[in-house]
Amino acid sequence: MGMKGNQPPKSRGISRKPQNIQDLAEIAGVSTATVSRALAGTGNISAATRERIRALAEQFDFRPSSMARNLRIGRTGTVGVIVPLGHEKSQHISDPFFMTLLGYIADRVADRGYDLLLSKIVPHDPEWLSRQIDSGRVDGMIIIGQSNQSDVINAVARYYAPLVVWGAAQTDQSYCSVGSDNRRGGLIATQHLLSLGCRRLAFFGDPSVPEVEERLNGFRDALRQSGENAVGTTLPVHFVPEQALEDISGFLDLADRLDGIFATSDTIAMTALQALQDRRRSVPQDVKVIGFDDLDLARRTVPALSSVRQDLEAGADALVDLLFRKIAGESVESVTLQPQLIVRASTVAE
Amino acid sequence: MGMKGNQPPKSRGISRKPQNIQDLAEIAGVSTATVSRALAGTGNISAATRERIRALAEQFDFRPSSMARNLRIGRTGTVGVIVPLGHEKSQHISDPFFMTLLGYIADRVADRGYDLLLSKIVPHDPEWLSRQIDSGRVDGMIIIGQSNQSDVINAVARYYAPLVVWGAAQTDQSYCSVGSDNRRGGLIATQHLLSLGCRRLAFFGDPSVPEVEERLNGFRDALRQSGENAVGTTLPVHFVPEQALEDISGFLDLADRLDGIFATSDTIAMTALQALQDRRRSVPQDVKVIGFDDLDLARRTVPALSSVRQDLEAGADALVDLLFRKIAGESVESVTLQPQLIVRASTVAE
DNA sequence: TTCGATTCTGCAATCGATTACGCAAACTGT
DNA sequence: ACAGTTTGCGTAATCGATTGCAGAATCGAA
Repeated sequence: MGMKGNQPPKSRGISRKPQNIQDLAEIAGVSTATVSRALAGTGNISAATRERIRALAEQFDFRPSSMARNLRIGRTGTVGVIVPLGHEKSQHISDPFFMTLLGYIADRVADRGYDLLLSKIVPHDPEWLSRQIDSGRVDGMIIIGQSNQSDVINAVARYYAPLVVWGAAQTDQSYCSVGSDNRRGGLIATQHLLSLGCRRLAFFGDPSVPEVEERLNGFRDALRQSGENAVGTTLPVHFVPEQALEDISGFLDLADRLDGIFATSDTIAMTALQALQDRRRSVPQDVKVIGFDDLDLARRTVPALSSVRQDLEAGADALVDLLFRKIAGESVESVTLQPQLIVRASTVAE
Repeated sequence: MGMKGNQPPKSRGISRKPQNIQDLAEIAGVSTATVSRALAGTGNISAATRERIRALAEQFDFRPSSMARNLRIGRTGTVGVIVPLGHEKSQHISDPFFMTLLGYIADRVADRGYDLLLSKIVPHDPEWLSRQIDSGRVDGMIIIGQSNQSDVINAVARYYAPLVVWGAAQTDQSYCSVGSDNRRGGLIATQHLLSLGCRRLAFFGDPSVPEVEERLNGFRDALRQSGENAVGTTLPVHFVPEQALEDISGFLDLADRLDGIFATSDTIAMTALQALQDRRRSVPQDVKVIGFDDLDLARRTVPALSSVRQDLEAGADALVDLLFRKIAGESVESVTLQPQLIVRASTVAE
């Protein structure tokens, strides 16, 4: 180990790239303290020396070790992003929804000079979260989707502050979350179907996930509010694509008078489109389909998928912003995003 | 800042959670050196003390600061994953291909106890890579897709070893890469179309990207080899979905005798399916379509998409494995994965 | 010119771990 | 029982930065 090259004796003459503030201090003819202050812009230091040192740093393309800094300061410079896959062990982290959100989060976190520590976790026991936190590798934590783990999260949030969660805001939660108004999303999606004349509706999604439950509530609200004698049923669909296709196919074989589907994710909606196609039931003529999320893929299905848009970019913004404010010690409120109806060919023929 | 709680005076009595090996050493009645050795399992230490200290650490759920360790050891404990978006400024990191690969890489890297620093970079200047490396925040770097930046990568690879690249292996490259045999992929995709009777083929993809160029070569190989008098043309399609749809639509309006499409990504293929559908040209009867990558979404399009499968999980495995071996100082060879033809409904009716 | 108030800068301790080196205790063999 | 090994552990330097404290330099005022 210790593959440290032989440093040439501290020559005062030609100076090679400085490896640390020590070297740079020597070149500049000042102490390390001064260099540190110059680069950080802290403490009292004359503008002249500050600029001189900064110019040198620039010239040598020198950046102080953030590791050493973090050690001294007592922070890690890393935020953890964790995806708990509670309900479906085999759901993969590459799920397009997670990944889209993650992409935005990564950009925002990087903007602040922090690293991103990505973990995918299948919670076997209630300790998964505290273990992750106590590992001391992160300054804060973003959890994407509480899945069915909101109890655990709640418990941990009571003693660990810098924690924000993507997902539904629940009434009794002690943690801070960012999420869409899922009930409203469910409402507008269903109203859309009803307004197009659908009367026999199905809700595709697993209501044991809190967000989905809310969407289901919105679905029911809409049915109740409509004067029409519309009916609706629920099909708990697995998140795993293969399973989902089976679930949906089986259902469709029975439900032959169905004329509208509200799927709780674009992914499920896509599968529904496929199952419908297999059965030669045309979309949107026979059955209208609307998804949720409005991921990129929604606009590229055949037919293009109507969806309830969640603004994931704004969501990521909010998540990261809240997290850093919590790290700074502020106390902050949860954020709710307003979903937006996006109409495409899967509900309205051109 | 500095929200360090008031430490109680070093009581010898009831011991609270140790914060560092110092504390633990005190509890155990040994020196920090011994604790370090016990926990790391290095150096000469009696089995008895080692186990005793480990038990204590376990009991207090203590883990030594990886930050301090990394500083001392001279490593960062982080690998960078960087996605250069050279050709398409607006291409988003949430592109499903990147994200799928990234997900697998994240898992592997985490397995080794390393962090993942994710950066999306739009290379404005040739310095982008060296800047990233000189920031000293990573022990190694995985680049996903050389895009049109292979010159830059080549130059940097000559002085910076721990660097692996996802993408086509080029003849003159000085860096180590993992990628599919793209030429072969192009070949088998095209042979598949030809074997189904297609004679007027189109290749959809931008050949200025090295991987795509190889696939195009495979496409041409197949045409040349087939005794048939088949013809093929090329349409450079943008990566951005909206643009791509325009490109493809325009092309299809002219190319009305087309009977086979080889798209260089599933994403493009999906767009092609959509454009064909808009024009009431049925797939696979009128036109057969095959994609590349075999992402998860391929099986869920309507009709389900035939594709050339790249085993991204194996690819991620290889990338991470090679990277760590390079970090350890080994010299390693590039890896080429064999692509595999996946036939679905977009080329063969059920 | 001299003294006190300001600025600026350097010294040295510190963050939490690792590890070369050396001393003491426990063996080994004769 | 004594010199020579071997083994187990502690001392202290070190990684590269930050920062409290204090000394030096500068300045203004008397």
